[in-house]
Amino acid sequence: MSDIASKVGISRQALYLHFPNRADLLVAASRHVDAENEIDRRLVPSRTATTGRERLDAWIEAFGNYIPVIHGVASALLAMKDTDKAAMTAWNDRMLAVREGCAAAIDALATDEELTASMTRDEATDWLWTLLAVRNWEQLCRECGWSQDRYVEVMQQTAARALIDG
Amino acid sequence: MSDIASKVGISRQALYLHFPNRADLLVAASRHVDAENEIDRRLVPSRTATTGRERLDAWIEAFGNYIPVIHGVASALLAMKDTDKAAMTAWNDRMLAVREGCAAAIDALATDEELTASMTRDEATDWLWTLLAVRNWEQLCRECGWSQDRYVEVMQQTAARALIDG
DNA sequence: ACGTCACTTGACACGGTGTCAACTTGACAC
DNA sequence: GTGTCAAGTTGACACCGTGTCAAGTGACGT
Repeated sequence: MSDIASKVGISRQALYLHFPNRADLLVAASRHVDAENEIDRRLVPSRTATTGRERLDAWIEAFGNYIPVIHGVASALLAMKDTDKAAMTAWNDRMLAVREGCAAAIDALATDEELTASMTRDEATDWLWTLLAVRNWEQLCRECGWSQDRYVEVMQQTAARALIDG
Repeated sequence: MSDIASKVGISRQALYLHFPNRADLLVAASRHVDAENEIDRRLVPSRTATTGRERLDAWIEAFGNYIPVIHGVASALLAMKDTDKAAMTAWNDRMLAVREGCAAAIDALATDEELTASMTRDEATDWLWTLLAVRNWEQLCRECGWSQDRYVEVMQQTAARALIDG
């Protein structure tokens, strides 16, 4: 909090006049990042895709490319999640929205009768949601040194192969 | 630390006579869990597998079923990783060993000429390593309510489909 | 001139990690 | 018996970060 305050150029206490606690500040920051980065515009290709496969690819591309944008605030929130209850529920709310995106892609696949017979819709949604976790992006792009483009490519490809039979 | 001490029945300070700090205690605990659970025995099927595919399945089964065993201490270490440097390197060391296991499975696939043409060995290793992350197990088995067996099944299946062409 | 609003300084409680000093207790050697 | 050693005890303290509180300041509109 003091780091942020001094960066902003106000006192630590002034920060508490605006945000009741660290978790709320982080949540507000993440919502701000969403607004600044036109989250809705990014999702247009995913929503307007005609086939299930296109929708899956578009969703992975949209969300995959959004991760680096929110990564800073996301990982701060993620780190608090284990100890702070408020951070935990805030993060869960945000991630539930991501799950919705995954569910929509899976539903599109199912409508096209392309969804693998080996998983239920819920399972496929859970799996895709997990694959696209921020921590996984972190591991591949930060620790393993993958480029952002390669990350998106591989995620698209492996998701398609895992979720579509044949 | 006080929680642990009182659970053990000694004073908090006595804990510091045995372990210099929290990170070291957690690392020692994880090594102890390894020893108690005959980690090597669990890996025999993986090492003696004859085909690449068998090796992949055996590795995923062995490690996947080991995650719940170390989950407690692992997630404690994981939580410290972001702030504590000692915990960070300790955890990285442990995870590098896991990566070795993934690399061995990928190599076995490559030897059988079964590894997908769309990823390098390193990429495939990174991908599998990431898929099998503790946090992913946590999400699927704890948050999403998957059973342990189903988790292993789905991981085996999706890994095989992503990593093997055709 | 007055109130109000945003902000300041400075203090403090609380919880957790890690450190330190001084004391006790039991086992063993001689 | 006495000395010694290891392992543990109590009790205190420093440091850091979050969150709270009180009192003061300075600019602004009316």
